[in-house]
Amino acid sequence: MDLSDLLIFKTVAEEKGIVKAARRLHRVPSNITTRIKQLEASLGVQLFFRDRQRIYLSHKGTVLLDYAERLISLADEATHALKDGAVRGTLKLGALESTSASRLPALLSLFHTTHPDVRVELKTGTNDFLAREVAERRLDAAFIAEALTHPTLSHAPLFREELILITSPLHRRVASARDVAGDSIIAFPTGCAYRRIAERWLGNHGLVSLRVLELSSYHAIIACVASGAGVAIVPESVLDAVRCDSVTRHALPKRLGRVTTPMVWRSGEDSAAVVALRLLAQQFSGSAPVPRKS
Amino acid sequence: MDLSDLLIFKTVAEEKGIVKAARRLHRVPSNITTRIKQLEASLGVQLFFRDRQRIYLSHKGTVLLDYAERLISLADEATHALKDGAVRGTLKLGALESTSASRLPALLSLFHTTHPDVRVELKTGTNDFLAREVAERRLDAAFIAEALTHPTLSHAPLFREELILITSPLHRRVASARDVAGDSIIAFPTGCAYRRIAERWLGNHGLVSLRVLELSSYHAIIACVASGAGVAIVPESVLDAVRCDSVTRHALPKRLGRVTTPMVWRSGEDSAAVVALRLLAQQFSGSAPVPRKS
DNA sequence: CTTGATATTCTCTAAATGAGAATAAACCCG
DNA sequence: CGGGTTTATTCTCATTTAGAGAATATCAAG
Repeated sequence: MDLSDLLIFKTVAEEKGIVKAARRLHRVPSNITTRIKQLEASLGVQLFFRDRQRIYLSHKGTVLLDYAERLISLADEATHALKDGAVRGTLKLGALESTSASRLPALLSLFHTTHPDVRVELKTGTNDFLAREVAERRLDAAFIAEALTHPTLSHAPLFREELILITSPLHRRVASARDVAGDSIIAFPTGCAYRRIAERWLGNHGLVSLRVLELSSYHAIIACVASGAGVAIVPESVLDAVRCDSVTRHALPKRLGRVTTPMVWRSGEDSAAVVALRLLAQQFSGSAPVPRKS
Repeated sequence: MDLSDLLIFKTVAEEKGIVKAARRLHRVPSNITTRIKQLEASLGVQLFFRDRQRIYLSHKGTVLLDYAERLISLADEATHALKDGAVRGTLKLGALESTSASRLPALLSLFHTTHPDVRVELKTGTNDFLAREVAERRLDAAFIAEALTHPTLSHAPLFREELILITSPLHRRVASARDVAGDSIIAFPTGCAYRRIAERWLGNHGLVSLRVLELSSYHAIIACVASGAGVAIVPESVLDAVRCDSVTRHALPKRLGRVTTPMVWRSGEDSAAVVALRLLAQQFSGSAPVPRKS
């Protein structure tokens, strides 16, 4: 059973005649006859009754006609879905816990209203995990903190984030890294870029042995910081989104504190959905719409 | 785009490789490569990315994969629907107004529970109209009153009906046709078999000029009879179904009053649905399950 | 460095498709 | 009644297409 067979069958059923169907299909009647007979033979079913140079659809024919119409229109829909430039399908995204909490809700909501035919699946994880997932095609794109130089990945800067140090309100004023020398660092498991920044800052000052408490949720981290269990480095946007006032904010040195977090995707496989998301995100964040190849 | 192309495409996408797909399809890899390339060319879309002897589904590929799965399973469903002997499709039935009111409700309800995949469409009309509709393939079968001898129609006796004459309760006792000589006949428009029986009965007694009032509903006929506007001949089963006691019943001569109403269908085109309906109807009515060719 | 696996290209044979002529039956119309 | 038209069908033939097999290039693994 073949789609072209079904189209021929459907036309014959509609035109109630081989010759008329042949005219409509720009074919020769003998061809139509042959293919109808082949279709009947392959299905083992009589589709038409022949009676005095006329043909009539059999009951099984009406059953097949119903399926034929559905199959043909579904096939048409498929070709159109591929040919028009519309954005469809499912888009597998990754994002940091922090981005998911702060920037993503508004962006994804906007994306969904502009491209309602795209189903978005979101996975959260650490910076390195997400980058690997994109490279190995389990994600289409991800919002991460640091674009590692990977040969197959492209990235574009998106969100300007202000990293700040948060401590318990009882903690002493933090003027330099030395003021948090004795504290535990509360951060995400390995692979978190902000944690690397924290380690770099403290490591620069020779404070090598860091005590790190690993948690997997920003809510938990902030709660622990508020309770005095340690200090953490978080984007200020997250703190604004979470709206938690039980911690004290301290500025970091400009060189470390000002970061621009990018979106990454596989270069060369510019799917319409990823491109649309990127453009929308750049417009949304007000950053320049010029991507940079790593 | 062809169903076999789509099956090949789907297999390649699932197996994530040309060679593995070729093994599963019992084909040779070169064939798979060629047909995938042809499919891409015909759609004008890149379905796979080739990267170092590996292939990866593109985003448009995932869109097509979704359609391919739906198309293939729908085609499978179609072949199975035709191959198994199950009764499906739509069955276009005809019935007299009287049969629709009396015998049909229970029969159609039983039929629907035993064959839930059949959609029944019912058209009512006079005896001759329904017979013509069946002969000209606008109906699949019909329950009528008299099986006219038509070359392409078969019929089987079904319901034993007792025809009775109904009059106003004020009408005098009816012993013979002469007792209704002056009355109007209330009947369906031309083509109604019961009307012909009435005319035969009265015509036999030389009462040629009949006044006939034509109505299209048994409710209307009974109401008119009750009001004394005339007399009518109806199957007793209808009177029982309508449950109207405001008319008086009079027996007809046995030769005219006892009729067996048949079901008719086109011979030679034994669709599963019609056969199933016939068997069920014969079992239901208690008549012999042996059809008679006209 | 060799072995194995992969996708691809090329060539060739076999199969299918579609066109055209011919046929037979039925129908229409004068 | 008879000729012309329409219908589905069959047969033949050329063209197109699909599938097998060998050969090749590239990459990964041992």
